[in-house]
Amino acid sequence: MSIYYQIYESLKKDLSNNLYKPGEKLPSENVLSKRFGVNRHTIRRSLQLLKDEGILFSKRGSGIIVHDNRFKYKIGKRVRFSQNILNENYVPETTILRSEIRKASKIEAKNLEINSKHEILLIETIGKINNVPSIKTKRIISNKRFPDFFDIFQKQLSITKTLKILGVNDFFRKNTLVTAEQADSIQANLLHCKINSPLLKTTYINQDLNLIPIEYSQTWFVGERIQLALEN
Amino acid sequence: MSIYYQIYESLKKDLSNNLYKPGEKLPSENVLSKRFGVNRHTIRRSLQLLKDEGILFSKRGSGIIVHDNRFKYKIGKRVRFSQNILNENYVPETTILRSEIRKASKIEAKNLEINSKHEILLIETIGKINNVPSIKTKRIISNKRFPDFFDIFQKQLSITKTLKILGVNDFFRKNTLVTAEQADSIQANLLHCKINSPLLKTTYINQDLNLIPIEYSQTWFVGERIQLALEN
DNA sequence: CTTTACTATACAACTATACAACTTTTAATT
DNA sequence: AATTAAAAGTTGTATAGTTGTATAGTAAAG
Repeated sequence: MSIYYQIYESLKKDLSNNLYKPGEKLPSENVLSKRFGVNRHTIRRSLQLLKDEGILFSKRGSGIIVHDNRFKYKIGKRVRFSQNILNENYVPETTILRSEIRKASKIEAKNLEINSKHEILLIETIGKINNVPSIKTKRIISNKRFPDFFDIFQKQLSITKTLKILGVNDFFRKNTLVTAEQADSIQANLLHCKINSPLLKTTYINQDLNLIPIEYSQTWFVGERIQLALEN
Repeated sequence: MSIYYQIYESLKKDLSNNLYKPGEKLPSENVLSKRFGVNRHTIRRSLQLLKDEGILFSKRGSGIIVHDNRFKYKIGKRVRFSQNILNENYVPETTILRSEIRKASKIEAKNLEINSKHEILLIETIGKINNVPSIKTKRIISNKRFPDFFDIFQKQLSITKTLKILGVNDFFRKNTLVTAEQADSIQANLLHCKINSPLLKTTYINQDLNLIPIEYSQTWFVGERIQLALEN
């Protein structure tokens, strides 16, 4: 087998072992050619294969960069799961894990600005991108304000559509908090990632045009596949 | 007598007369074929005989290189690459293939007697004798104990000198293990030998006067050109 | 008739070298 | 501290030269 192909395989192995991480630079062509004991053009040929596969791309004068295939999930004033994904020509899907109606906790009541005696609706969903589960969301919604929410959501599988039916034509983020967590075994299983894989966790409130909170929610994103793009 | 054999004898005579010196290139096949007034394939046949004898080695795209016969590499209590070669009136040279800082593997930590959480410095080098690459070494050194090792080594290109600068005036072998391996295509290219050529592999630990391990390393020698001389 | 030695030609794979275009780093200057 | 200029380093491109390999053909020897 030709040398350039073997080097290609060697580099591909390093890439899959995460020796070179998405967004980072590879060693320069000169360094690589010395490492493998071949001419620079031979290295270039190996690299070309990886560029053709979309794994690498190069910038003249700068270097060779590992392509970041992570989905860019936009977080701005209006965050819409399905629309976010459709905009990038991917296929979204939402499945419901569970729902529950119970009394609000103190924090939930505070964030939804409701009385803590009131009941809330809890919905947990998994969001899939091109059939790969990558997003888990836990929503808290006032059951007093939206008693039919779950019935409608179950059919629509969309927060935006459900709220529209309930007369809320627009809503937007009051705030968003981003933290990092490690996946436990249950989450890892749900999100098709490894145990201890880093997860991005967002905690946020969506409110309507009258600034009244609609939902107090938390969303976990698989860090290996999704990056959050914050907008202003 | 056939033409190719006469050319072979003529070339062999030139080689023994040191007309072409170890590490240097022969004239290209095209030049030789014109010189002898024969087709290139005839020259190739003559050269093949010399390659089979291990006297010549060819590198596609580069040329045909003169090799030397077996070098006696001494392995005793103190093994010093450059000194070993200088003692036999040959010219040593060291080039760096790559370096890497990462966490120690279990075996590395055990052999260096360090905590497996500590970071190690990995250095891969090629050792040349009279300009012929014949020795490849992979070293593992505690990055915690010698944080500046690579910077110094990069300039000195000598373990002995680097350690002296770092305050280690002497070091010696704790043990040496010798095994045999076959060259894969990448190693073959680096070491100017054929694929599947036998390599002598030594695995060893160098320690300081206080018996504390300094490096846990492995060295590959091209079996066709180097023989190990064990001393006590 | 088959084998061997040699020629002829063509192309693929790899090296060597040089320079252009561009970016990043370094140093000097203000 | 900020700006600017020079230097060094990176990828892109072009050209020529080298060995490896495949195919086809010719001539001589057994």
